[in-house]
Amino acid sequence: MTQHKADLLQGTLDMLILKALSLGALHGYGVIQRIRQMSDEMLSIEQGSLYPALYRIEQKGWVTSKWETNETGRRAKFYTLTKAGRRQLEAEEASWDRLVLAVTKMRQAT
Amino acid sequence: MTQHKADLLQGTLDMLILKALSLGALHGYGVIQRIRQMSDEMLSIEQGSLYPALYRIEQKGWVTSKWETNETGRRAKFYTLTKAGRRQLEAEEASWDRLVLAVTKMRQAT
DNA sequence: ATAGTATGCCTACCGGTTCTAGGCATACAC
DNA sequence: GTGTATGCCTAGAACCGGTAGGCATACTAT
Repeated sequence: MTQHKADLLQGTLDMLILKALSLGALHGYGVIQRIRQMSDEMLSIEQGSLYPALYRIEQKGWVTSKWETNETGRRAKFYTLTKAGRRQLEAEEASWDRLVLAVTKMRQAT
Repeated sequence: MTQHKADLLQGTLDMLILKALSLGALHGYGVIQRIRQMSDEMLSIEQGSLYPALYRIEQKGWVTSKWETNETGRRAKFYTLTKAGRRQLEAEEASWDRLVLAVTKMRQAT
């Protein structure tokens, strides 16, 4: 039982992945690194969470994937955000904002 | 498929319940109402979520319960926050803050 | 009176999501 | 040539919240 980083809340992973991809197409492994970097090392996604999530997300039409060769000459599966994905991201961000607002109100209530 | 309120993210319910009880002992049904009121009607907890959660929370020693009679003369099970519960609430609030901060950074990242 | 609504508690099951823990392959550095 | 980083994947466990039911009592309106 070691000290562990703040675990994600269930339901936030999709938003984070879509957000990472909103900065440009990327392969799976890179998504993990980009999320870590974008969050100032505060968030680290496990591979075992990421790949199934990417699969789900592609099934829902929010991203498309294509095997390509990256800059270091390795094969990797690149994911690109679709229009529907962008809309989904906006919806999830709005939903996130609503929840944060609600919790803030809870905090301030007497 | 009507417009539905923001669903909770999994992992936040305990914090909300503990927060509601931090304003004073209360019975289960009242917790639902107090959360709704504290959040300006933004959050509504289902009974089927609440009662199992209260049981879990009591097992963990964060609250104690006692059957009493409320002001309208009905029997109800009153829950009181323990010291451990208060500590847990603080921990969960801190964890929430960390996550909100991390997501905020994600949002701002370019 | 009695039907409906609000209060109050509970349980069984479903569905979704993340993590743990493995496996496999290639490239690069020491 | 052994270890580490990159890159992909799957199976199963664990957890959590919601849905949908059931039950009982009190008050309210017809």
